[in-house]
Amino acid sequence: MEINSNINNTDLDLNAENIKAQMRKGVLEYCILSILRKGDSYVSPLIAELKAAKMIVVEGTLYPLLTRQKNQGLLSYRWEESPSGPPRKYYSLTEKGKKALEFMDDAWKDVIKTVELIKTGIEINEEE
Amino acid sequence: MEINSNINNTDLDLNAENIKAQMRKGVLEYCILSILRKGDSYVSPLIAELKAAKMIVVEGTLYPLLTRQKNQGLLSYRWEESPSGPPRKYYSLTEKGKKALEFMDDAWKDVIKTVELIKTGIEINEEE
DNA sequence: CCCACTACCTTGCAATACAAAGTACTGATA
DNA sequence: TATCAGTACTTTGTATTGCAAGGTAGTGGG
Repeated sequence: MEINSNINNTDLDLNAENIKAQMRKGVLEYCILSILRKGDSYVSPLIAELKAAKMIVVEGTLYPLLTRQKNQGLLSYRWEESPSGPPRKYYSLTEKGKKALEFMDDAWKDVIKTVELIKTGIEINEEE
Repeated sequence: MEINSNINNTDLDLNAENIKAQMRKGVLEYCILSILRKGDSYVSPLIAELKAAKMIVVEGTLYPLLTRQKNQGLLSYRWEESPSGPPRKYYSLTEKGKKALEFMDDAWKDVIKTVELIKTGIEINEEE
């Protein structure tokens, strides 16, 4: 079956944001943990910091993500009174979270190296 | 509702592959296009090269991805006889694909910079 | 004629990011 | 005390997409 090239003629511009978004996705968890490494925090400042770094995220993404990381034992949380408004849920890295973060530091370096390798070309010697 | 920390007590080791996998996902499309920049290819060698770079991917991932990129106009393909076996579908970058790739080069640099920024800390000055 | 090999393609599932809407506490205002 | 604005946490529905597994099909050797 032939496929007409006009099935999905989205412009490059339309893809642009999507491309960046995709790349960011893979490192979102890493970024969250990295921010918390610098100090406990709750969602609003987390979003602010990610936004400031152009790693744009919204609440609906962050809350489930934090819950996942907490369920994995990477984070713990405590409630703190707010000077105004409802209490805040402060997250902090657990020991396991710190280890995971160290692992991610390496994984991230690896990915960067891998991409570089692919861009420049690899010699393939049959199987490994 | 309290959450028992044993709901999801997967070891860090179990997450390890998952963490790397997540990070790789975001750059998969970029890698595909980067490989094709060096010369046309078809699925088997593509998988071999990605595997060699530890960017492990399987057929079921690659075929739909190539089809998506083709439908977006980033790739075109042609059939070529094989010295043995069924014909091969060679993909090559289109002009649009080349432009997208250049864009991705920048996007990738941006993401690396962003992650570095987040790790070291950013000053937030209100809005942008 | 069958089998091994190569190669392409599809289906169903699971994970997850996002948009949007919902819940709820605080403090100011009327 | 009712209401509203602001802050903050949470959930629901949808779309994307990677993967495991299975399916189709051409070529050449026994």
